[in-house]
Amino acid sequence: MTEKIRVRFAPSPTGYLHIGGVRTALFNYLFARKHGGSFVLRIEDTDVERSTDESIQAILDGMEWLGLDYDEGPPVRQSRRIPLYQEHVERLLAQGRAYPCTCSPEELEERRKQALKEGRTPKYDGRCREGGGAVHGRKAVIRFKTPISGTTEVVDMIHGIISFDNSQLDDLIIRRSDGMPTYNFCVVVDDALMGMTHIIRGDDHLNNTPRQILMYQALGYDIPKFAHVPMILGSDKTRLSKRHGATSIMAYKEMGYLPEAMINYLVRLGWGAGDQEIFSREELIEKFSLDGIGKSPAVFNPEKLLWLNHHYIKTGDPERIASLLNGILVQKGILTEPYPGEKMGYIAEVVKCQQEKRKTLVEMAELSTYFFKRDIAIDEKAGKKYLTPENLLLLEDLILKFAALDDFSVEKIQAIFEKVMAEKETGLGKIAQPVRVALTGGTVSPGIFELVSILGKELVLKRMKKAVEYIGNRSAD
RNA sequence: GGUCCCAUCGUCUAACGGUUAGGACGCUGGCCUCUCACGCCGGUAAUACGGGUUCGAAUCCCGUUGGGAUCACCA
Repeated sequence: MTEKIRVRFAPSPTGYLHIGGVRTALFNYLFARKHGGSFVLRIEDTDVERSTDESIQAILDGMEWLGLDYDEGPPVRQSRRIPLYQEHVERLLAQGRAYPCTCSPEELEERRKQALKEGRTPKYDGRCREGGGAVHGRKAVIRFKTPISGTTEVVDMIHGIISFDNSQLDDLIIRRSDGMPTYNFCVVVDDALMGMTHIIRGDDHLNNTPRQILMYQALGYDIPKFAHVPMILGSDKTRLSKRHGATSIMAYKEMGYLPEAMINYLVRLGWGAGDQEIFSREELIEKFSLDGIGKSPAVFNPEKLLWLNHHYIKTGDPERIASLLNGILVQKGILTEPYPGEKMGYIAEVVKCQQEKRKTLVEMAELSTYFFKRDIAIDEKAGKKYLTPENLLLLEDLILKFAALDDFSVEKIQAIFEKVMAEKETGLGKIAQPVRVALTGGTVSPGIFELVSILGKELVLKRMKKAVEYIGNRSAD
């Protein structure tokens, strides 16, 4: 009880960091932070064929983006700890709890297919178990000797007690014929030696757990507490995969999502605390608890994620949103290079007048091009509807009034519009829209006063004169 | 197929033996309005099914059905 909590996130570097992994990492992180424990990152790269440095970097990048900081220096890499596993294999061999097996992969595969065909459970038949596997000239794998009778109980903090008949478990390979240890063995050795108190992981590992427990026991190590969290499913209720859209966490960064939205969304997928939907990082650390995690799998719902993202854009600090937008603007080719620090105030103004209406940073960037490009294209439909001869006088009038104005504050701009409204005895709707089209090329933009104010005198006059020419060209046709 | 897990609105969830079964996303009607939005007010919609236990069941037990996971010299 007084023991210091230690948890880990142990991804395998065989691809990008996906959403399910991130949620597992998040749960571990929150659990550790809440209890003042340690959260460690361990890279499970015992499969040298599939593990890549790029994947390790992707994991690190994802964790950093989301602010899931881990303790205890550089991540542990299993591939650097081979002698440790070897030593443990030797121990089991010496105790008679493991044995060499010389069945070839082809033979195994053949028997597996045969078993499946006959409707039997495709498990290893144990033919090398009692020393019969000493066929010379063949490289042996090492198998763990599972008890043939009895039951093994998994005490799970989410699912309760689950019991397995040992007879259902076969003798799994703990060391490959090339000498590399396998996952199910390394997790046990590492979790034990690294002093993990709680194993929080996806429930796709539930079926591995009894065999792991058996190995803890054989090795004489304490068994940690387990918490198997339900999977994340796609809209068709099958395991979330590429078929359901983006599953790489960094793809969401590129799509203009905020890390806090991602965190908030993911934590609510399978976990809840009353009716609360919005959680700050601090609240999460305070309120997170394993009890709040449900037992059933959850379907990933992009609409709700989008809603949360919108919420965080709406309520976020404009300066911060601006610096994130700066990167997206470049990513989308709207800016050729990021704005320097002294021009960030301008982006912040653009953000302020848009943050309540844009759901992603990408959307904000793409609908803000007229703030960043010098020249705009006028949408044909919008031009046809609003840049008409009837509006010519209006625009010319405004050009004169704007030209005479030096202070382009929102208040002064508003005053001018009101004056025009009074003179023409018309509503704002009649005059705002032509100006909007003149200034943005389209019919969608922030409030007209803010728009004019932010764009500034030079650009406003330039574009309005362009619009007047546009009207002239059209009517000349 | 064997084993294991799971089951409240379309989706995420609340209700841990007594509620008109609550909230959120989505969808939708209205209001607001200079465009698009935001916001506000309202609506839609669920305890998979069948047996028990109990004065009383979404909640506990059993079965059925349905879904998921897993059965590699992957992790």
